[in-house]
Amino acid sequence: MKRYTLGKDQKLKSPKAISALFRSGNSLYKYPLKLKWSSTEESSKDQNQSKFAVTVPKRKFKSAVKRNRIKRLVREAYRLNRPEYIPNDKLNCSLELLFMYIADKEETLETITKAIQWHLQELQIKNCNEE
RNA sequence: AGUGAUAUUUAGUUCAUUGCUGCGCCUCAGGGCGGAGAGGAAAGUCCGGACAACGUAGAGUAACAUGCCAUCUAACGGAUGGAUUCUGAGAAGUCAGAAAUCUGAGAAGUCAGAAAUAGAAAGUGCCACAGAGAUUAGACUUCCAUGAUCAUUUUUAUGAUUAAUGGUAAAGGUGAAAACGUGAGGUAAGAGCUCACGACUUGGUAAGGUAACUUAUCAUGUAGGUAAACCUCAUGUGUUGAAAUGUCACGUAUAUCUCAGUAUUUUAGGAUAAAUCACUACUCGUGAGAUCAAAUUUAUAUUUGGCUGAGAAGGGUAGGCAGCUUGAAUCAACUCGGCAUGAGUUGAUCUAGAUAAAUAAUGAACAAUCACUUUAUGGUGAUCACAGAAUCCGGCUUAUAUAAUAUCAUACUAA
RNA sequence: UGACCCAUGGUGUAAUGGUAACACUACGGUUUUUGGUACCGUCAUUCAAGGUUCGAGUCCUUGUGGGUCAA
Repeated sequence: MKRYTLGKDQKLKSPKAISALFRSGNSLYKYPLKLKWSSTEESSKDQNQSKFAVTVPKRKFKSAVKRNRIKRLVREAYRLNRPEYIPNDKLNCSLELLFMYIADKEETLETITKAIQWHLQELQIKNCNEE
């Protein structure tokens, strides 16, 4: 049985990695989310993992409650769909993902889930297919 | 009874599945079990503290804050109560009017509300426009005296006129504001010029009150507003804030450039001076403060290195732990004090601690409110605010659905 | 987390507590055969609310929005 977990080790925290991702990362877009991602090759296949982060602009959402709500929705959608598309044992490399919420208003969980599924499907197709 | 405004209180509950962050226990190291997990404002960052680091040799000035009194408090610009002033309400009695149970005025007392409420009688500044005059006030029209001219004839008079000289602040008019109010005396006309009553300022005395202050009385005087203009007086404030601070680990460049200083004297100990630094804005004052070597030159001196200090441009790291949540803590009982806020003692309890930052998602049921519908129990649908801890407390300010309570206003209905 | 600053026509800036000014843009008009130039005119709840004052863009308080700095 698959486990839909999302712990601390799956979060992208390092400021260096995030700034590098902004500087030189591939990008995808589907309303209401924009995805920045990059891949690095690990020495052994067991260390392959995906890390992710979410940002919501303060300029568009003044209230901290709304920003927290959107971040939680995106995180929930990612948590429920990650094992379907990019589980750790099927990865050929390590992934770093950054979801940016672009829309101006708060969306429902369904539309966010659809966007996440689309993004993850694109990633699954690519999935370091140069190897 | 409804509606609206203001203030205060309240700030949904339960279950299932899947997850997140600490803590405790177990473990075959994959994990498992148990229990905990955002607010009344966590917000704004407007005040006051705790705590921490640095400094402590002070004095004066500056800057900032506060400003009726008492109490509470760790403290406060906060709270509670009181004093004073102002505003409003109401209208028994009173006065005025009148179309006669109507209208208006209104002292004290009553009720409600507001006050950055020390000083404008220490000094300086400002008061546009209008107005004669806006602060050692002022003379435009009036009023009055004198002079001049004219007329009359009662010729020591009367009347009129005035680019003259003076007096006046009563009347007019301007303005937000015109320097005590009313009445009488007085005067050429007038004026607190004088008097009576009243109002207020300052000082003294007496009584009441913890005090602010109130009442009475004596003397003194009549003074525009503005301190949320400068300012004066009193009181207070050392500076910086968890990115504080300590500690462990990793890593780099004891490098580079610019500027200033490295002095004098004494046998010696030492003394003076000294770039600069500290007392955190300035001055005085006090304290700290490197003070060596080599080369060239007759010497003064110059150069180089070292050392001290200031700055520039760079390099590296940006991880862990502590600080961190047991605290002016919460709840209950008793005692003390009081107008009120409170204080003490005893007992019980532990109630978030994250760090690219957890506290959630989905579904169901109940409760509350609203709308529609039904004879009715009920049914269907919708709504459920403001808002998210970041070292911790006490306040203030602002936001806030539904419901409850209190006060005020009131269309309509009923009596 | 802490400290601080700003807000005036569409834009950029002024204004001792006393009639909100200037430049550019936009719009309308005059001049011109037409266009440009030139000239004339129009466009302001001084961020919001409250207070002090006879009188606030200015002074004070609270809020709203925007921005800056601190290892």
